Amino acid sequence: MATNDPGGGGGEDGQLAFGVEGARRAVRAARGRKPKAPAQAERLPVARVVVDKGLVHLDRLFDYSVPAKLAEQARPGVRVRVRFGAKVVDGRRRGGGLIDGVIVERVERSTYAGPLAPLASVVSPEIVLAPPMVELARAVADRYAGSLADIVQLALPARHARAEAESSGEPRVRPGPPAPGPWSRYPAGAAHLAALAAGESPRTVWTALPGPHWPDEIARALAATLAGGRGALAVVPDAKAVDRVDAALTALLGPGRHVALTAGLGPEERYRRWLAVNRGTVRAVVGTRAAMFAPVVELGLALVWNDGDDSHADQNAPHPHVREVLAMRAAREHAAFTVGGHSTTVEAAQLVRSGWARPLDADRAAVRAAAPLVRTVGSDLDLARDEAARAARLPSVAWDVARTALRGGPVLVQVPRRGYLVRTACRRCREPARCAHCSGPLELPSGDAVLTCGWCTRPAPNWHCRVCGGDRIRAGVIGARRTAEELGRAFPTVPVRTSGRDAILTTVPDLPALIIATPGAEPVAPSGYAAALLLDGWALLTRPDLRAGEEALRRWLDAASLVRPAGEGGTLVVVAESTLRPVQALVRWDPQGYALTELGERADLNLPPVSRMASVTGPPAGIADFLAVLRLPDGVDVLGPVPVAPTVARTPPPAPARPDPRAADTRAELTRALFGATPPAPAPARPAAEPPRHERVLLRIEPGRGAELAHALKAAQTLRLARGTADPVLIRVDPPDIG
DNA sequence: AGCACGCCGACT
DNA sequence: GTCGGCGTGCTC
Repeated sequence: MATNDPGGGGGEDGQLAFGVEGARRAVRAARGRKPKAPAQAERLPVARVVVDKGLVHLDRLFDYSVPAKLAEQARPGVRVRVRFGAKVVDGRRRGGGLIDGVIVERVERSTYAGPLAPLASVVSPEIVLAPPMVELARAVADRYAGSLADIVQLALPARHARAEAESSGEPRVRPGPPAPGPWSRYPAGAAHLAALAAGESPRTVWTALPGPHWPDEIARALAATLAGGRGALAVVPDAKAVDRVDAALTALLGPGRHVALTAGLGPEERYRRWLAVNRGTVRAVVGTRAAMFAPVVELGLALVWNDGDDSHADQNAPHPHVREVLAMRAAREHAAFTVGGHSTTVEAAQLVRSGWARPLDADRAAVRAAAPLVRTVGSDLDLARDEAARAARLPSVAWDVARTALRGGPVLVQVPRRGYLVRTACRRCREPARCAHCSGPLELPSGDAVLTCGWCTRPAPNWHCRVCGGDRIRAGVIGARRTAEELGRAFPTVPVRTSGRDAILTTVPDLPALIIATPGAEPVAPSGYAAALLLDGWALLTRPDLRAGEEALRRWLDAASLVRPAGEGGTLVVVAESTLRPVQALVRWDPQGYALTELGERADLNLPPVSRMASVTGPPAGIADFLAVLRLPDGVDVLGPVPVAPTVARTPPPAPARPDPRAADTRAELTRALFGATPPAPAPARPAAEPPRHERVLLRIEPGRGAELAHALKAAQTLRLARGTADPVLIRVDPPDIG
C-alpha cells in the first residue's frame, strides 16, 4: 500500500482550518521545543471518525486532523487507528490509548473548538464502510435507540490482513434468468422472477408451499436478481438453512457466484468472503443474521426466510431484527424485499395490510396438493390401548398413524423443548397452575402427587384455579429424552433417533425410523416424512407469551412442511384441542388468515406491531430515576413499572396484579402476557437467596412515531450515563417477550 | 469505561 | 506544609 503524498510533506502554514494548532505551537515554542506539528493534509484536513467505543453517550463522530502523509489513504470508509480519551495538559496530550475507528467523511473544517489529535494510522486502504452503509447504520441505531458504533461493530467482520492481501478475483458476467422451477406452482411466481430480472423492486410477503422446495425457490429469486444485473441477499435463521440454500445456489449458478456467510466460518474465511462481496466480485449472499449488513453491491433483493424465528433478532445491543433491517435496506437502496416462510408473522401481515408489501401465495389447490393430511387429537383423551403406547402417552390416533406410516418411511415426532415445558395447568380452563404465594409455576416432581412451586418450593396441596376455580390438574408434557425412550418401547422393532439442542441431525435416510426432535431441530428426510406427530401442542400453546399461538403455529407448519403430501400418504397428527385457533389454522393450512386475525386483535388492543413498544428494565431506583429524567413526546403510554424476574437469576415476582377485570377473554390473556409474563426457563433447584429486584416499564407510541420514542429513550440514557450512573437500566426497542 | 483534575483529612 | 481520598466531567 503505497503512500501517495501529494503535499510532498510540504508545510501548510496559514492553511490551518482552525487557529488552535497555532496556539499549540506557541506553547511548544515557549517551552523551547522544536515545533513538530505533523504536516496536515492540504485538502479536507479533518477526518470525521466513528470510534469503536459502544458507549451510548459517545454516540457522535470525533474529528481528527489528517496528517499530510495520510492525505490520500485516509478516505471515507477506511479503518483507522486513533488516540482516544487523552487529556490536554499545557497544550499537550497525555494518555489516551489507540483504538479502532472508521473514517466516515473528510471535511474542510471541524466544528470542535478544541485541538484535534492526528489520525494515528490508516489500517488498510479497503473501503469497508461506504457512505450508504453509514447511513443505514445510523438509521438502524436510531430505530433501536442504540449507538452508531454498536451497529458498525455488528456490520463489519474482523479484519484479516492475509485475506485482504489476496485478490477477490474478477466479477463474473451476469447469469441468464433462471427457469421458474418450483415457482411455477405459484400463480404469480414466474412473473415475480421476471420482475426481479427486469430490475423491478417488488415487496412481497411470500407464504411458501409446504415441502422441500423453498431453498430452491430462494436460490431462483436470487438468481433472477443477478440476471437483472443487481446483487441479492438472503438471510435465513441458522447454518442448516444456509447450507440448503447454498447447495441450491450452487446447483443453479455453479460455484463462485455466491457466498455463504455464517458465524462458524472462522475469521479469515469470513473476512475473505465478506471482502469478495464488498469488492463486488460476488453479488449473491446467503447467510445468518449478521449477513443482514453484507455490503452487497447494488442490492436488488433483500430476502428474509422464516422471520418468526427468534434467531433473527440480534443477540447484541441494540438487538436489531433482520426483517426490520432488511426492510430498511430495501427501502433505502430501492431493492426488492421478500419476507418468506411456511408461516406468516404478525409483522409480515402488517406489511401487507399497510400496503407496503403484497402477498405472494399459492392458491388453495396447490396448498392442498403439497400439504399432508392434518388430524387433531385432544391431548388427554383416547390414549392408545397398546400398553407401551399408553406409557408413552400416545393417543391411539397418533399410535395408529405412526404404526402405519412406519411401513413407508421415517416418522417425525416433535416434542417440546425443555424450556417450553409448562408443568401443570388447570384441567378445565388450561390456565397454568401458579403458586398462591409467589405466582411461580407449580410442578409435579417425577411421579409424585404433591404439587410444588418451582420457585419457592412451597407445596400447594389445596390448589385451585384462580381463573375458573377448578381444582383438577393436568400433568405437564414429558421431555424429549423420556419420550424417545418410551416411544422406543412402543415401537420395539424400529430405530429411534433424537435431534435436539445438543445434537442436531441434518438429514435422515428414507427408511422406517422414529425421529424425535425438538422444534427447530427437525432433520430433513429426502423424500419427506411419512408422518409427523406433534406432541407438544398445549405445551407450546399455554406459554404465557403474547406470541404463543403464532409461535406454535409456526413450529407446527415448519415440521409439517417436512412431511409428504397427503396424496402420497403424508399425515400429520397434532395433539392439541381442535377448537383452538392456531390448531384450526394448521388444519386449514391458513397461516395468513391466522396472522391477519392476530393482527386485528393487536390493533384492537393497541399492541405491537400495530403500536411501537420499548421496554426499560433495571433496578427500581434506576427505573425511577430514568423516568424522572425521561422527556417523553406526547401520546406515549407508560405501562408499569412492574416487577420482573431479572434476566440472569430467576426470582419469584410478587403476584401480578390482575389488571382490567372488565377485560374480555383474549384481552385478559394478552394483558397477562404483558404484565405477568414469566418467560419459560428452568426453575432453580432451590429458591434464590435474596435476589436483586428488577422492574420493567413498557412504553408505547402510535405507529410511525417509533423514532421519537427511541430518541427520547436514548436521550435519557445518555444523560444518565454521562453523569456516571449507578443503577443502570436496559433499553430494548421491540422487546421480544411481549409480542 | 478510563482517566485526570479538584478540593478536604493524616503523615514526613 | 504535602500525599491522596474518590466526586465530577471529558474524551476529537
